[in-house]
Order: sequence, then structure tokens, then C-alpha cells
Amino acid sequence: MPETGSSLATRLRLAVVRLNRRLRAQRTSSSVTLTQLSAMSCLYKCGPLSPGELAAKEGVQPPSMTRVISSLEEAGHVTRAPHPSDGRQAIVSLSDQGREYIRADISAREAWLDQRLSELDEQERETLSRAAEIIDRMAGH
Amino acid sequence: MPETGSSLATRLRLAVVRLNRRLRAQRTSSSVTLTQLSAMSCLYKCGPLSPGELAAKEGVQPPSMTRVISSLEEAGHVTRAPHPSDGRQAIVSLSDQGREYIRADISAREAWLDQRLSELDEQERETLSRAAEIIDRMAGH
DNA sequence: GGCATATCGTTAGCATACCTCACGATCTCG
DNA sequence: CGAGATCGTGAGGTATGCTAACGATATGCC
Repeated sequence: MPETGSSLATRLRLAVVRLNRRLRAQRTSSSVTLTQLSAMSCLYKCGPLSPGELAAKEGVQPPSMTRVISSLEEAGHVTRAPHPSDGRQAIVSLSDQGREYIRADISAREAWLDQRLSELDEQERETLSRAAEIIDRMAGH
Repeated sequence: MPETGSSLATRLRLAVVRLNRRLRAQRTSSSVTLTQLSAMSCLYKCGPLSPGELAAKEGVQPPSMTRVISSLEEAGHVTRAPHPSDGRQAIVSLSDQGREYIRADISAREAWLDQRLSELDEQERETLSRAAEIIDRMAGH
């Protein structure tokens, strides 16, 4: 048990809570929130998904995703289309505008984080890179 | 540029957002939320603090901390006392009950995370440990 | 001493982001 | 062709942040 004062779970929890707060506080002039951006990133990487699949990948309940999708659709960043063979399901796709938006906005939103990362040395960035992969795997991805 | 598809900032952001969601979703039967637990942990480590100092350490604005403290005081986990020489300030201390609570509750709340961590190998835990330290430093501590 | 100003904590009001519960529409299977 | 499962959504509640504004106290300048 390495005695840095607290358990790994405690230190990791505190670190994640605080960084998450900082990230949410980065208000770009844009109207897209961090949660919405996360969902869009998912569509960007995975392609069109149903609301349920998207909720599962993001680790939220379906009703929560409904509202995220509605906001994004209203903004024109995603489109809802009926499933060809299953009338219950829908298919959410990133629109061209949404795709364009991601490329343009992520860098702005992440300016604060990029700045902090650039102040680290290469070894520390490598540690964070590996940690990000491990966390994503732990969080169920 | 390692081609895992996205920049380090993007991957780290997504990982933190998701793990934070998972941690908040761990509902112990207890009434203390993750934010409240974070504040209590701070008092546990730093000793009595004024509301303003606590807000600064947690990286939130004073009004946000006011509510957290009020809830914790109502639950009997912390106490508010007047500052001996400065009538504007107050001093927030962890009560004995609060101290007891932290010891008993953290392990329950972190059961999910502990379980996930135990599934990793030692090298991965070491990576997360270093990452937690780096993140805490980046987030301004 | 006395008033202008700064600081501290709080109140008030707002936005976001989750949740659970309940419901309607649709599919599937006996 | 009805019973039950599945999918998406609506309603309502809670937690967690924010900014703006306010009252109380401290400080400092004349």
C-alpha cells in the first residue's frame, strides 16, 4: 500500500471530479455543451447509431440521451431518421454541419486543456495518454 | 502524433467525462453526494477552513460551496463556527460524526472503482496513480 | 472619529445534466 | 391475433455549477 496519504481510488476520484469541473467550466461562445460534444464525438467515431446505442456507449440512461439528441437536432448538428425495418428504432447521424462543427470547435473548447498539457513534459503526457486508455476501458466504453 | 484517432486532449476529456459520470452514478444508500464527499475529504486532509478557502481548494465559486456546506451542516457532518477575530469569516470543521462517516462511507462509495482497479495489473495501477497526481496538479489543486 | 471601499458569506435566480417512473408505439412469438 | 418485450420519449425531481446582488464586517484614508 503506497502511502501517499490516500488510496488510489480516492486520489483518482478527486482528480477526475476536479478536472471534470474545469472542463465543464470552459465556456466557448458556442451553444454546444460538453455533454453534447461528447455525444457528437461518439457519432463521429462510431457512425450512425440508435438513441439507445448512443446512450449505452455514453453510459447514460435513454431518457437523458433523448434530450441531448433533441438539442443537437434542433441545432442542426445531427439528424433523426426512421429505421428502415424497425419502426420502434430511430437512427441518429451526424450532419455535415455537425461534422464540420466538431473539427472547428473541439480545438477551441480544449484550448485550456491543450495549454496545460503543453506545460507538461513528454513523459507526463505519455502517462496521461496511457491513463486515458485505461480509464476509458474501465468506464465500460 | 500517435494515431489512436484523436488528440490527447480529446481522449483525456472523453475519459474524464465518462468516468466522472460513472462515479456520480454510484448511489450508496447514503445521503451524501459526490460533491459533498469531495468537500469533506478536503476538510479531512486540510483541517478546518473558511468557506472561501474551501471553495478555492475545490475550484468552485463561493456561492456553490455555501450550499454544499449548508447540506453537510444540516446532516451534522460539519460545523460552522465564527472566526475569533474576523466577524466576516466563518470556520468550517469536520464533526466527529463527519470524520467517522468518511472512513465508513468512502469504501462503500468507491467499491465500484476499487473493483475495476483490482482487475488491472500493477503497471496499469501505477500509471493511473501517476496520472492522478498530474491531473490534480493540472487542475490547479 | 467617520465615511468610502474592500472583503466575506450568503441569498436569489438560472442553466445543465443526470436520474426514475410511466406511457405509447412497434415488434415478436406462441 | 393477442401477450409481452423493446424502443424512444415525456414528466418531474435532484444535484451541481454559474452570475448578480445584498448585508455585515473590516480597513484605510482624511
